[in-house]
Amino acid sequence: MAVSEGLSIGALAKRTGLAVSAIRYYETKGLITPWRNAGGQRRYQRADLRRLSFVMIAQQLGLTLPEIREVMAGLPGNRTPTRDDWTRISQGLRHRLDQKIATLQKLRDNLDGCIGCGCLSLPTCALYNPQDRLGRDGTGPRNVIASEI
Amino acid sequence: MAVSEGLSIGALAKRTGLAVSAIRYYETKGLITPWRNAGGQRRYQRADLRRLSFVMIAQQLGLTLPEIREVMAGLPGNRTPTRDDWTRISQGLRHRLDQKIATLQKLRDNLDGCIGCGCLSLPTCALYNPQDRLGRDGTGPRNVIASEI
DNA sequence: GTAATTTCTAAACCTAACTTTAGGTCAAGG
DNA sequence: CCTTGACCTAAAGTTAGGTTTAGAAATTAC
Repeated sequence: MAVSEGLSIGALAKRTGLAVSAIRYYETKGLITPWRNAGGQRRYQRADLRRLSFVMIAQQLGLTLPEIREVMAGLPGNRTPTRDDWTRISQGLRHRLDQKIATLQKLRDNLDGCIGCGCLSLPTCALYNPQDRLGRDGTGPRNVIASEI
Repeated sequence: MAVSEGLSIGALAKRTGLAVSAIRYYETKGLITPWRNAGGQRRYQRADLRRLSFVMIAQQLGLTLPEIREVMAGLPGNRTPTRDDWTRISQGLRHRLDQKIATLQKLRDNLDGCIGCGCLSLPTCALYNPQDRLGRDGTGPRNVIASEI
């Protein structure tokens, strides 16, 4: 099996630890685009190993498959991505990660004081806001509130 | 409407920001157990506001509903939980939160170096492991590996 | 007392991210 | 050549966490 023949889906699965069915599924989502051999079977480039790795990592960071697809759209289409290409698109992940950590740290700082207090009863408590909204500034009190519970 | 009559599901929904359907759903999962009035409608204690608040916060921390149920099983069943009760069970959340932050920080520390390197091709890279497994020790290298990609 | 809300149950539907199944084809080894 | 394992497609099933729908009963408001 010459390099030019590419990797089979089973080989890719073994190397990445993903299930064959998952790799096919990612294809339907536009995350990876193999070509077909004469018999109609999928064949993959070695660079696709890295694409799948990136997908797995991005998923751990909480990105959805459409989001991952968008991020990977920043890779060159006409040539194999270089290390610099990957580093470049991973900057976005790094940023997301920083934000996520900041959010959780804020949550931790609030947790002890908040759990027992009256603000737990109101949707205005900072702890209630979905993670996306936690970082934003808004008018009105977010954290300290409490009334008749 | 005297206090002894309890809160209707709609009132609870308004106070927590949850949908009525969600509150009923939580009941099927054992997270909250109202009583019924003469007409068969659900009635809730004021303390249930806090239960639901706790559910919402725990969800933001990534706990599943069964997990949340288990955590809340640490509350007293025979009396209204006190502030200390809530503080006590929130310690578990705090621990989870600390672990989650540590995991993400580790992920961040690895990200820049890892994205471009060969280890991205192998399932042994630390970045591949699901969050739950990231903290554990295991035999064999987790982080530094790289071969023929 | 009547109308408008709210609530009730049960069952169906929804999304994300996959897996499983069924029935058939392709490729590799002996 | 023949068998075995890998692969193919399409469709249905799975889990979590809910929402929606439908038709009926309870409650509230006037």
